[in-house]
Amino acid sequence: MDRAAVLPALAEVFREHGYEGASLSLISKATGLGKGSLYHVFPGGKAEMAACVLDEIDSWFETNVYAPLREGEPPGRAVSDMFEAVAGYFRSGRRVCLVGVLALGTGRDHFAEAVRSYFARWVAALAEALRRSGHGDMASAALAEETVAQIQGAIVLARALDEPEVFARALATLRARIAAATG
Amino acid sequence: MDRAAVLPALAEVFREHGYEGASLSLISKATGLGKGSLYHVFPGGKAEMAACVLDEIDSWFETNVYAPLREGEPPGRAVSDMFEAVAGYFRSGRRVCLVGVLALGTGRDHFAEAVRSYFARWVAALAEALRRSGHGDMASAALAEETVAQIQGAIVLARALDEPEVFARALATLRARIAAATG
DNA sequence: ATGTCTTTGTACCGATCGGTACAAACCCAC
DNA sequence: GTGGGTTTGTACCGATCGGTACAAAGACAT
Repeated sequence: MDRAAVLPALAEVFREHGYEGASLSLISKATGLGKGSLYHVFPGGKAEMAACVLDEIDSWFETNVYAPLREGEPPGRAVSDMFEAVAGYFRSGRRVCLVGVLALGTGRDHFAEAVRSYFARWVAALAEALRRSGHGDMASAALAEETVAQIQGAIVLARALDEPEVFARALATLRARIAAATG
Repeated sequence: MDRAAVLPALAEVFREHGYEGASLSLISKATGLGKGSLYHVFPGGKAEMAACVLDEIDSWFETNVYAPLREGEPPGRAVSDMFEAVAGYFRSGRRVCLVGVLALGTGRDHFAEAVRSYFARWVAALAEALRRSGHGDMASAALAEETVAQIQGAIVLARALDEPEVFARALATLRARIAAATG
């Protein structure tokens, strides 16, 4: 059993229960692995599991979101693709953002740098795409920051109200706003 | 020692560590009360403490945010006051929203209704203020939902990037957007 | 000063936490 | 089949969890 095979289940546990709430017994149940196996695969224990999950999230976003935003042509299409990728990743508002959970809550000390980098690179990549589609530097940065924040907020609100449509509506509004600013 | 005296410290512990992360030893240290006193004041234990904190937050927002939004005159001024109250409450982005933390993370089952109500009433009150200042019903609801989501997202982003200014910028942008839509 | 009632600290409970030790089970080249 | 290395389950560790019991300490009217 290798890391890649357990990472999805592992990520889901951290997402649903946070870092502290994700007990080894929950993790064991979710992955189907006993403690022996878990500590064989992740000698560093829970901290290494979380770091590994964060790492995979990071590289997924790098590949499927950040890089296309930075380099995709045309940039308007790259932005549109981002919304689609994000909608899929967050299951249209039914899935929570683990990085957001870590940012708000627990273990902010351990993972501060990973959390910071995730959001900083998202905002930077989106700003770059906006800049490439003709916006000024400052407007691009502001719109990018606003967009990422709104996505995160929509996840919170959708989860709180138990209404995933809130998330879908937010994405639609953001698409329209960016299109209006660009077109 | 009564409830009101310990609620602020109590709220801060839950904010910073989440529900599961807020251990009784942390709570005891933060409030200066031993277990005996804590269970004397809150016979229901941790769950009652959290419920009590949520209750106080709820009534603070009802008094300082929701009611003014619903009834304040003129409505444009009520909206502006909301931004000021919110900026103060969240310490300009340095303080996290406990209800948002609970929504994303832990104990979502115990407090689901309180969390839902907090956000639903916020959105409804803001929508009412917008409606009173001349917007259509649907536009008001959409703008209100978008605004509350953006506030929450800005908190996440400001905390993640360790840049409180992100929160201030978001509030400024929202003010401008609402002013533009109204004026 | 006394007695009563409230408030507090502390010792303790079983359960569970994250983590370790280690032996049985498994795999596979030979 | 046999031996050696890997993978796994399980028993166990000290620490801490949320919660309870209860007696000492404090407050206050008489």
